[in-house]
Amino acid sequence: MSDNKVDKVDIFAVAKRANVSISTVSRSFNHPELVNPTTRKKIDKAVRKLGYIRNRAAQTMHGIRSGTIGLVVPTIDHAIFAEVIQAFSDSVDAHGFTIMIASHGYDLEREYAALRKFLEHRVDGLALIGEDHSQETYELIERQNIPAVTMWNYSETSRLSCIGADNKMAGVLAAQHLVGLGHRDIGLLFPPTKDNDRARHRRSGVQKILLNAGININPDWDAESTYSIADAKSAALRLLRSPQRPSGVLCGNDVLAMGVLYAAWACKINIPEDLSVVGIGDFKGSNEMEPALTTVRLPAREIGRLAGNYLSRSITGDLTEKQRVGCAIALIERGTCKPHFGVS
Amino acid sequence: MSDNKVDKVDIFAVAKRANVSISTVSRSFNHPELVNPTTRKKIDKAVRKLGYIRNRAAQTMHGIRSGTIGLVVPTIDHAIFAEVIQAFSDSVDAHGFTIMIASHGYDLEREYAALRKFLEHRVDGLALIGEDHSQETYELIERQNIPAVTMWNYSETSRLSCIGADNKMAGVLAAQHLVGLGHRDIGLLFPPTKDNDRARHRRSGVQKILLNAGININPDWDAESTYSIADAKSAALRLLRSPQRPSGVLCGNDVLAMGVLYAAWACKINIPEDLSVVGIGDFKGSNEMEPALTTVRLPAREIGRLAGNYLSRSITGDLTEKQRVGCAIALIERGTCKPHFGVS
DNA sequence: AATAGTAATGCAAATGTTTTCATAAAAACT
DNA sequence: AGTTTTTATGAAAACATTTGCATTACTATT
Repeated sequence: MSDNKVDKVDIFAVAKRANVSISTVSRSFNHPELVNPTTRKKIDKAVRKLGYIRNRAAQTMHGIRSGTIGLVVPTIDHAIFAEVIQAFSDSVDAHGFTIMIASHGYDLEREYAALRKFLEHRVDGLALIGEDHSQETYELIERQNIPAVTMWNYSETSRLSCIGADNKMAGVLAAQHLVGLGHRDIGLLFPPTKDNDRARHRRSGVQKILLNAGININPDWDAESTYSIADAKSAALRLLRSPQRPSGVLCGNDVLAMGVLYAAWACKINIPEDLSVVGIGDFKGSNEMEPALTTVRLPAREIGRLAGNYLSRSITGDLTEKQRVGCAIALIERGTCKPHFGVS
Repeated sequence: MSDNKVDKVDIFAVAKRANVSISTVSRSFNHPELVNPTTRKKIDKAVRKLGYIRNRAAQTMHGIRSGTIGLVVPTIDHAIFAEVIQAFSDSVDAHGFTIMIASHGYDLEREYAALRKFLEHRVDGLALIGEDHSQETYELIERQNIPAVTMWNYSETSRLSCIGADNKMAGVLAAQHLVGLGHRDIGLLFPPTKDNDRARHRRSGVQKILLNAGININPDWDAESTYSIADAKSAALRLLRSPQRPSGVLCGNDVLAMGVLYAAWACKINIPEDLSVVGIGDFKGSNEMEPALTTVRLPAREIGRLAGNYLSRSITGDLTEKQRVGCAIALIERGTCKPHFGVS
């Protein structure tokens, strides 16, 4: 009959219990130095007793920041995005922000819808993946007065702040490595490039190098796969079973490379003796494979961390200018490539 | 001079531009059938012109649901959680909810803090992983009047609604398989079991079976590894290089099993001829490995989907009772196990 | 002892919506 | 033509806070 829970517990309830006005209660949260320590204690006690939890919605209405950041990714369920999300999350969490997350499955309409929802919730900042977004999306973001950042892509002319890597260069490094090793019969396994600037740029990087080297891609060896091991393996299986097969395969990312490795083992093709494979990304676990995967390292955690920091600091006003950060990338030579001296 | 953007665009601005009262604007959003189609058009036009975005915070203050769901996981960056998060997200998204996410790195204090933050934001529902939570956490959740669900665990006596699988049974199935195949020299590779009921229950399941079979675990073969391929591989390497080595290894999850596979290859141990391995989880990709991993399937996507549905429907009031759902699990025999007839 | 300054608190307005109630205009009945 | 019903709209209260301003009670200064 006394401590009934149903009575809504708001700032009034706390004030009443502590025998002060709501102003004092509010102040004791927001400007504790302005309230008498004794009073503060009374209030704290009332808060504890009642299980009072502040209402951020009411605060937000005062123009106070909501303390949330909206993050939209193509999908959560990919090694690489999971990693960047985790790093981003840790980073903004350290600044006290809460993340709202949505995935759009590479559908830019859904991306737009997710962003709108975030804005309805008055997020303080926005993070996206890559630079392929609908015109509407860009306009929506620019119209709001909140900081935004894209991750994974880097370009000097990006419309929004970006923290990422030069994906074209990643493709270049991967291709140069294989070509430099003497390979000329080269297969490709890439994800669909529509609405995916990362994949498109990587691919254009390898194409540039192959073109320079006078190598043209056998259409039979130009495979496509969604970002899934199962898909990648079956695409690779087809590729490796084509009448002749390449001596090396360039993959759009490490997961696809893993699919190639599995496919090769299934076909009793030895890696790297009979087939060289190079990935892009250096995902967690790529270094542990046997043989370990030769790949181009893109620093996922660093990107997430930097982006989280940049966004947090932009929100709190520590930072005000647009920023474009290109993280260093490098070819990591491990065990899946070998020089090739055969005739083409 | 006319379309200046800085003038805050709220419902008043829209009303003014459309020459109606704010009530009418609000109504045209919430009860469009009550407003004259012509007026509605005027309002829509004004909304578009001004780029007006509704303020969820103000709505929330009216006792209207915030439309958000809080999800706390140990970490986002694990195959298994990423998968369940994705499924959960898709599911609640279909019901129109937005997710707030936080990870606590297996620290239950941080879990509590994350939940509090969510509650400040007045989330409409709460989802957690497993049943190991601090007393404070349970009390906090029970005090609020919002639905909550835990994922991955299942028990008839769970304190909160749960949707998951019987992890002990998973351990039992895995162990029975290996024992049934004649193995008696069995190694274990499990994650730390503190604050992790899933790992603990799985482990207790295998221990029960081993005990029944009169097998006791050689301490040298009882390895522990965090949820990381690198860690798992090095732990497995130590295990496999011990003076004698087991004929089979039981792993707490598929990622650890993968580490064992890599370690075995690194040691030139053939799978399954020289070593049998069984995982738990049936993660994405486990079926594509060569040889494909024998494991106990836990339906991650289904758990995420069902939990999302349950929570959404509980919030909207379609569902009102607590629910405990145990998803079916099964041993999936693939290529990493083989009967063992050697002497112990 | 009178005054100025400071510390602690309360009152009330403001925040951006939704919704109840009232009202006006139009349509449908006698 | 007068009355009732329906449709469309607006005014104002409510929601849970924060904060500027006012007030009170001390403490320090002259």
